Amino acid sequence: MVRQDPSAPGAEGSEQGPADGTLLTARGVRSRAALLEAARRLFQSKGYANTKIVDITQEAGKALGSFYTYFANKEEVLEQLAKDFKAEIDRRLTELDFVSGDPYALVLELCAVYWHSCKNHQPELAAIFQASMMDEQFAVRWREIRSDARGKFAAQIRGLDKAGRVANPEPEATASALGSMMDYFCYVWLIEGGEMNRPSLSDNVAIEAMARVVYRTIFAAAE
Amino acid sequence: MVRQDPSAPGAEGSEQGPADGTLLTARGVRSRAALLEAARRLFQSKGYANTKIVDITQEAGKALGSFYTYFANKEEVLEQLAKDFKAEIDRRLTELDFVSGDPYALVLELCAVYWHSCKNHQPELAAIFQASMMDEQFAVRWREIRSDARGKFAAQIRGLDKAGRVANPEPEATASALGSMMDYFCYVWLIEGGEMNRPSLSDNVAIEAMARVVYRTIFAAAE
Amino acid sequence: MVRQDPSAPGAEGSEQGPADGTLLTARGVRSRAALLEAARRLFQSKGYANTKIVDITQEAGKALGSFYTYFANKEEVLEQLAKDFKAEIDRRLTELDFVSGDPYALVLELCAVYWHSCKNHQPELAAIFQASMMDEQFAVRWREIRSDARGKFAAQIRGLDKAGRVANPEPEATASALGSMMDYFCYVWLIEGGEMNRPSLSDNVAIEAMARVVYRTIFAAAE
Amino acid sequence: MVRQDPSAPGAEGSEQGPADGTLLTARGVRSRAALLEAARRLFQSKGYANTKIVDITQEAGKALGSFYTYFANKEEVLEQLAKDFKAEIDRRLTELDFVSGDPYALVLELCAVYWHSCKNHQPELAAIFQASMMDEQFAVRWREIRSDARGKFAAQIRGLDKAGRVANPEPEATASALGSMMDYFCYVWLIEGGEMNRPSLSDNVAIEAMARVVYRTIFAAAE
DNA sequence: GATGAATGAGCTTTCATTCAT
DNA sequence: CATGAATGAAAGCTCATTCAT
Repeated sequence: MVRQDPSAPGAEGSEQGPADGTLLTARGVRSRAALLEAARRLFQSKGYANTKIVDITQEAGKALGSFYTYFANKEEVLEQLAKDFKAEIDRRLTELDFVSGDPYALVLELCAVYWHSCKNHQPELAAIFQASMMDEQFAVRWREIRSDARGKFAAQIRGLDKAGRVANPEPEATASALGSMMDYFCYVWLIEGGEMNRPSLSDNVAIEAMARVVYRTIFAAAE
Repeated sequence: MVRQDPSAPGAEGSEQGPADGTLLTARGVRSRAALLEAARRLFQSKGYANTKIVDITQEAGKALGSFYTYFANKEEVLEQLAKDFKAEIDRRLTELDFVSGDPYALVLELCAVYWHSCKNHQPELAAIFQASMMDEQFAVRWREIRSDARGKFAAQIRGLDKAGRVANPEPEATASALGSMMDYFCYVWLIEGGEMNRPSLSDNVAIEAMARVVYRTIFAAAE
Repeated sequence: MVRQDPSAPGAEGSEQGPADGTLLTARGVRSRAALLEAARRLFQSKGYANTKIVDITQEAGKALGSFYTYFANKEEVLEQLAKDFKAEIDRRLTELDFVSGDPYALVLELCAVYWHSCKNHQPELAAIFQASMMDEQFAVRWREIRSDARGKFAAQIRGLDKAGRVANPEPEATASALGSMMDYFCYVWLIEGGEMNRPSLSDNVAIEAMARVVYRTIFAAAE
Repeated sequence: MVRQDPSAPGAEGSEQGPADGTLLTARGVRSRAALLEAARRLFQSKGYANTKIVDITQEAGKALGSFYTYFANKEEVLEQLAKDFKAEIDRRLTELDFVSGDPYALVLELCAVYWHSCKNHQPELAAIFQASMMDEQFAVRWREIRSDARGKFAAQIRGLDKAGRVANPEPEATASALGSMMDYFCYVWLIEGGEMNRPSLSDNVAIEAMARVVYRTIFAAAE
């Protein structure tokens, strides 16, 4: 069985002030959160590149100028959202114990965590993907975000390799392949609307499809 | 061993005229090709979204207005390039015989074809990925392009499944996962500059990493 | 004697906001009016077609972009001005009582109203005429604007016809002829600069010339 | 009864060469005529301002460059067409004898000549009207063209005035009013598509409507 | 003469960012 | 803090005119 959707999304945990680091008033906190939420909604519905600053403020019911009270530009909004996204993935991955226990159950768990993290953060996923393709700065950041997960995969593979249970001459390349699969598979089904003639997938089917690929690649060869 | 890079890239095979379907003169053919080549170079170096029409004409050593002699807008340029890209992949995939012979050799061949097609068409790969994330029209087109490859994977899986050699309850989901892996893996290593601390991969390492994942997912489980 | 020029021209009565229907601030109202006034001046001096957006903003002492805060394009400006123009003519025509009283006095009054309305709205007259010749949309609108006046003429003629006082087998055609005369006569003398060797006409001479034609066509035949 | 449509339209009578005055070869004559005819068709269907040079050459089945073999620009095309138009009107008006005979028959004849001249030259009428509103140069030319007709009206009125048969204190103003009526009435019904709810008029109805206005204004008052 | 590609000035429109109220 | 008008740099696209073939 696949673990059910864990927790909430949200623009929580970001009560820093404007550019200068000033603390915000209660009203300011509310405005900032409204803008972040509006941006999330739009990043998902219209895409990051197609979202204008004025769209965000309109969606948030604020004046255009208010945007600049809290953010220097659109990039900063995404940076903030991405930070929260990364934090959630990191936290959840840490909770997993990769070595002990039934390997397939572990892989399934891992895929479930990733799938649900992405589902909780669809706007962030969409925006990061898009931004990483238009802006070198975000390409770097996105590489950083995913590098942790890649590292865990690689370490796991290396461990099994040393134990003589599976041949993977290039653990990092394989880890990158598996990570790419997970990243883009989630993007395709959660953001882009699926493949031709199949617009969506149930959570379980999606998670199991990913898990199957990961498990067989890493463990099944050993059997 | 992995087959070596087969053939040429290029903006060949597109001698249609301007929007109206007029035939081009020899001079026109040259100019059009120069613009396509310039666009390719820029799509790769600066990205699709960051490439302006004037950049293309400058890079091609033409006047701004000349662009519109051949294309209605930037989308049309990409459409043309994408068409050539898809044609190459399709042609090469058709040449492969999926069923007979050593399965791993076949998978390796398949991955090699895909990798080299992408390597020959890095600008197209970059531009299509980017455009598909900003423009619904291109998202659809890109889905169409990749659906062939997905279909072939799924059919293969279904065949083995019926033969009782492997359990894959959702062939399309698995096919999508493998396809996503290949698409994004190629993008990451050929366009984006690899993962952190590892900017590039040799052709063979890359192809074998993909092949390992595909082969183990589809065939190895049967052994 | 002919009634003297009644009231003011102007871009009054148009405090709607930008495209979306937002209400304007006091500053916004001022800017919008400045742009409308600038457009009026230029429509008259250089003509509608020859007036560029940047001319309007320059004339108004605004930045180019400010234009689009208030209007979607030049057509919208003219539409606004035309609306005011039509409103004035309509209002004044309504005040006239066509049936009772001395017929010639009435006709004179009518022509005076039309002449002065056009004189108060020279830029609108110029622009509408020009736009109606380049843009089907404005041709339709202009037809609508003048149809009221035509209808009044026709009704009047029909009334006299029934009373057996004048033979006008095609009241609408006659009304159209009289209306055409008034429209283009006003255009020629107020906008185009008159006929050869006679650049202008006093108000009274102009009004009486029109009135003579109308009166004799409709009423004089009956005597 | 109204005289029937007299003669042919056409771009005849314009065998001058290119700008420099060189004589044209037979082939050249044909090309030039084809371009003029194409321009006429387009001036009527799309309007003068909306007709591009390339439209003309395309419509004529010629290459873009060929246009400049025969004309310096679009204005020159219109000038040529206008010349032919004016020549026809002048010729026909000369044939009329204004003084002798039944006044109403004469006026009817006059209006018929004007109506049919315009009908034979709809493209020219459309283009001249439009051009006169965008281009001071054509405004002047158009004033010249119509001044002859105005002069004849005025002379006629003055003649009757001296004879004490009608009071027209400002013959030129009245002549201008009648001329304006005829010009714009023809434009409205032959080019613009009539008034609201009445897209067209039979020749006789149109001619009689004009004649009625002219006759009553000039002669009827005397009775 | 005929052809159609090449050119670039000219105009429109968008939108991030600033700033006075 | 909130507001929304003001700004102008960037693009995109059009089209008259030139010119090499």
